[in-house]
Amino acid sequence: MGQIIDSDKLTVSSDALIVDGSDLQFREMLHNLLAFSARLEQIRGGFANLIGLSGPQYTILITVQQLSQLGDVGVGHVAEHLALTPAFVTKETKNLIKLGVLEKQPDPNDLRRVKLKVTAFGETKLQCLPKVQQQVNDQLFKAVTQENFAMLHALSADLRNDAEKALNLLKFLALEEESA
Amino acid sequence: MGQIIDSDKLTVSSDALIVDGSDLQFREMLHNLLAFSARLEQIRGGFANLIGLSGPQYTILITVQQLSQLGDVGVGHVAEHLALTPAFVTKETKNLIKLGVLEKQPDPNDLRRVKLKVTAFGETKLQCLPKVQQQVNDQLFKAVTQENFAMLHALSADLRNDAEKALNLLKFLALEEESA
DNA sequence: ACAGCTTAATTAACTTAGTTCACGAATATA
DNA sequence: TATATTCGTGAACTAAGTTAATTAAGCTGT
Repeated sequence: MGQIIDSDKLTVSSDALIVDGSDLQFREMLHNLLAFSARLEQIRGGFANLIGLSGPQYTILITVQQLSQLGDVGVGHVAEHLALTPAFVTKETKNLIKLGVLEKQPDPNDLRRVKLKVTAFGETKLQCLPKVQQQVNDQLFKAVTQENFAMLHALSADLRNDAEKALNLLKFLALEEESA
Repeated sequence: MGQIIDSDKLTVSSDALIVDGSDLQFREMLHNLLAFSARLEQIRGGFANLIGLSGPQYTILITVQQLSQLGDVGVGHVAEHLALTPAFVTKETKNLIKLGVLEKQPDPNDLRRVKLKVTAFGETKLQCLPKVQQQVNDQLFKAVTQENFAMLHALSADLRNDAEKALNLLKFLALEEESA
């Protein structure tokens, strides 16, 4: 029966997320999502290892690849897209260059800037992956049907945006708390 | 129109995840989920900071609190639940004890074991949080309705399980690759 | 009853993935 | 032209873990 819990103790207040007066299912979901995303990163790291890269290196490499389709790619550009510091991107790109999968040229139009490009060797390395990725990703999202994929695709964008906002709200509330 | 892409280049092969012959939406979703979960951890870290803890410390503390409802809680128990090493849990519990929010007693029935408990002080600290959590979590899951919450709750459990399996599959495939 | 295996927690040393901060060079602006 | 800003970089640091070895306790077969 509907256990009514003191609403001051709930971690959420929206009706949509409370079942029988409890946030238990909400917390379970949160815990599941966290565990899921931890695995997701392990898996990405595993893909990376297949071609001799670390997880972050792989992420940076494919980000350069993707952003290249839209124009020139600089260190800052990659850093912003991945929410990392430029310093870190600099360090890892250096390793990627050493590995021969990335190249860096000064931008003739602005000599402060630098142009990052995946090398031909890097491209062939990346081409090895889909064969394994297909199998792993299929297993990973086995529970997703055509119907809920559309929903999940849309929802993931909302969640991402709202998470950004929620983080800012939290920062604001933390400052308030502090001064009080 | 349906851009048909060479299926060897897709990162997924399940029909449910391919739209117009492309895995673009799937990749977007993945990227969104990754970004979302990164924020999720930042937010958890923010909650933790409100009561003077680091993210992992907070996670361990509430895990002890939750597991305590079911019986005695040991270091290994917490480690397994969070998929961490016992060594790490040992180190962080020591800090939590120093902060006065956790206590540790030897288990009289088995002196190898140890019993972890949140102190009264720890409990009052944790009680400060729901006020802020409600606001932040509501913002975070604004896009979730009563209908898709049920779905998301179920799906999150499936994704978590399948991620475990997918990771094992990847490990297996990586070994195969290696020996080939 | 005790020798040998196993389990629980701990410790120390290390690794990885980042960060912050100061700086130099190039560009933009008043 | 002076000055402020932007971009990338290097060095030093930190946080969040891990691995491997160690200690202490309990279990088991003979």
